[in-house]
Amino acid sequence: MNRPTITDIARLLQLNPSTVSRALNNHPDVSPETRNRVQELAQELGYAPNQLAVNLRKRHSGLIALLVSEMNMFFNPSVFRAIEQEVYANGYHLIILQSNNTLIREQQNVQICRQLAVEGVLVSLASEAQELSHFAPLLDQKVPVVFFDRILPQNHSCSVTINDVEITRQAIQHLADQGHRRIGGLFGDPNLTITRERFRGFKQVLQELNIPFEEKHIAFAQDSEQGSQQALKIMEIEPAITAFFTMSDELMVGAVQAIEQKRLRIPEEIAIIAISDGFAPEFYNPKITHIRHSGYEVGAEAARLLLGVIREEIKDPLHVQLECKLVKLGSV
Amino acid sequence: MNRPTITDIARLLQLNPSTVSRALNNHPDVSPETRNRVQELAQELGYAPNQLAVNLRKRHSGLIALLVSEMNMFFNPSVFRAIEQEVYANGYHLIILQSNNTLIREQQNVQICRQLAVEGVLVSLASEAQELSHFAPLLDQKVPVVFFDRILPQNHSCSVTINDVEITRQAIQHLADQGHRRIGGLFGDPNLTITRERFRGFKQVLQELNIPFEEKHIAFAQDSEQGSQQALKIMEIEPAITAFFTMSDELMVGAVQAIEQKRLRIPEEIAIIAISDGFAPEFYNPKITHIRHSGYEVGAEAARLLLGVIREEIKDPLHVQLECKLVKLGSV
DNA sequence: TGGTCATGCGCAAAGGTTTGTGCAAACGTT
DNA sequence: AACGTTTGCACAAACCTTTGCGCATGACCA
Repeated sequence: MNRPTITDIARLLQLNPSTVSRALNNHPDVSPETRNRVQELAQELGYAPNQLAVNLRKRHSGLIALLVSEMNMFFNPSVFRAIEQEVYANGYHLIILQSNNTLIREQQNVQICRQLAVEGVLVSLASEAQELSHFAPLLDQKVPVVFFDRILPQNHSCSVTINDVEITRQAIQHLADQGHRRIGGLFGDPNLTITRERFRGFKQVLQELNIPFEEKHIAFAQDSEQGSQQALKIMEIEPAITAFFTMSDELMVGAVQAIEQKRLRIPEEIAIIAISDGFAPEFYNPKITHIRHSGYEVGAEAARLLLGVIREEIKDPLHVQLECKLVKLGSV
Repeated sequence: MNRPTITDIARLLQLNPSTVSRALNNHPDVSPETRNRVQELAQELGYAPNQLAVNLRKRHSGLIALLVSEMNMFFNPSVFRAIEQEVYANGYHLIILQSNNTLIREQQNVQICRQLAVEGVLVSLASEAQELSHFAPLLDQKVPVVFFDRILPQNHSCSVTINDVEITRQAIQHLADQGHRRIGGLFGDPNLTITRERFRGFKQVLQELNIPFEEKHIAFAQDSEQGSQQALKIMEIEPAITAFFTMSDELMVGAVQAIEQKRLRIPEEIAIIAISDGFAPEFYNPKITHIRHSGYEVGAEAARLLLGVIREEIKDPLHVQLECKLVKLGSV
């Protein structure tokens, strides 16, 4: 048998579909008695509203889109978990669109959001995206957009990031406090604001600490493998660095690999500090000292902001920067 | 201005909406001339069909749901990547529902799938799910369902798994080939079929190799932390084991942590082999020998099966078992 | 008793698209 | 010239639900 509709129930109870609708939605215009009859029969028939019709009528889809560069094992899973939970708890559903870091896919995904009439969009930008004009179709339609993690500075929507300069400062400060003055730095995709900010923080705090900035001690890498190779090169340079700063878990993994390959002991022969959401550092022995930024918090906050904008509780673009804290473990 | 509808275009061109619809869909019943006029105006107005109305009319949603226990950093990301890509390439969109390993959430998620009129469902079961009756609402409506990874044996839908017994055999065989006879085993949630199968394979191959099975050398753990503790306990036992088998990345991480804590060298003092999708083993030095199962392949195959069922190219329940291969690295 | 008001429900439109059917005009055949 | 076929479009129904409005009915009050 096909799924029962509101009309079926109406026919069976000799009622008008509108009354059934109101009964099911607990509208006061329907008597308690009728309401019960309707709801009981609905229960019995296993009635579930046809969401497609509801959506059309109500002109919304109940969908929130998550535009993300691609799934990776480090930052994203906890961000996802948070977003899905927050979104779910508020009766929306999450649809995922990957850009694979290409602008063209990101543009397509924006169009898809428009077609699906999503009610809000969470965006972590593709690295190819150097400006935001391709989001215009959404913004024109007043579709709320919140950027998080991988953002661009010039944006008039809400955003959630971490205080990149500040956490980098904390990391380098901690290394300096332990007496390190020759510090290697591993950074990610230089197209990303997040990379540029952390790099800026790195240079800035070195200057503040009167530590000379050495171009040759820093490198940019796209993944663990590249990070490892770059780390090896940096460690060749004499006088040797005594510590590494890595701006992500991925690069931390690469650096540790390089360090182990050179059979250096952590932290006696070389220290390492990372920016991390705290999971990967647990893998190692000693565990890796890091500045803890919670992917979960970023995701949750981004979702909360978006829901706020959707509900029109938030009118103006808010730029939230989450604070992070130093987690001292054994690697410094 | 509001988004233009098909009716707007019809009015502007003095046509009937039906003709406009057919023109846009390249229906042969409309003359090339009219078709061009319509398509040009549509282009000019930036017309995009109201997907909500299309969905209602066509009685489909273009959505495929992914029901998953929860996002974690190991297996899931690559599975996700694969599924999203496959689904996207076929014009569907992916909506994600987490169960947090609870049966109640899984039941709710099934209802949501039904309400949203999703056209297919990919399921990796919650550990609480010991039978599949809560999927009846979907199966009754003939909604295609494909189970993958975390499945139950008794199911009449398609499924994608890896050959658990066989890969465990390969792992243990490899350890035995290197002379190991006291082998510790770390297994996951004993509620999961995947765990039971791998455990069964473990015992079976020990028997075949005439190695006595020692209850005290195996343990079950829910996460890395527990895995680490269990590994420590197992290593206390005399005569000491000479090798570890771990059925997942997560447990491998725990085991290595325990090994490093005891300052044992890999592989000289203790060997370790894991079932893994090959990413986490790269973190370590030496890299961890493992049986490579591709999360990406599992996801891609599951998505392909589902699409096949949706297109009615696949009629009967197919149970695909992916093969895996031994990747010899430095830990055995 | 006539008027006001609240209650409970039905009617019909609306949301935008797709599609079966019908119909007129144009064309071709005998 | 009469008939059949094709072409190109219009009409209206259908998908299912929600909602503004209107209309009875009965209660209440003056």
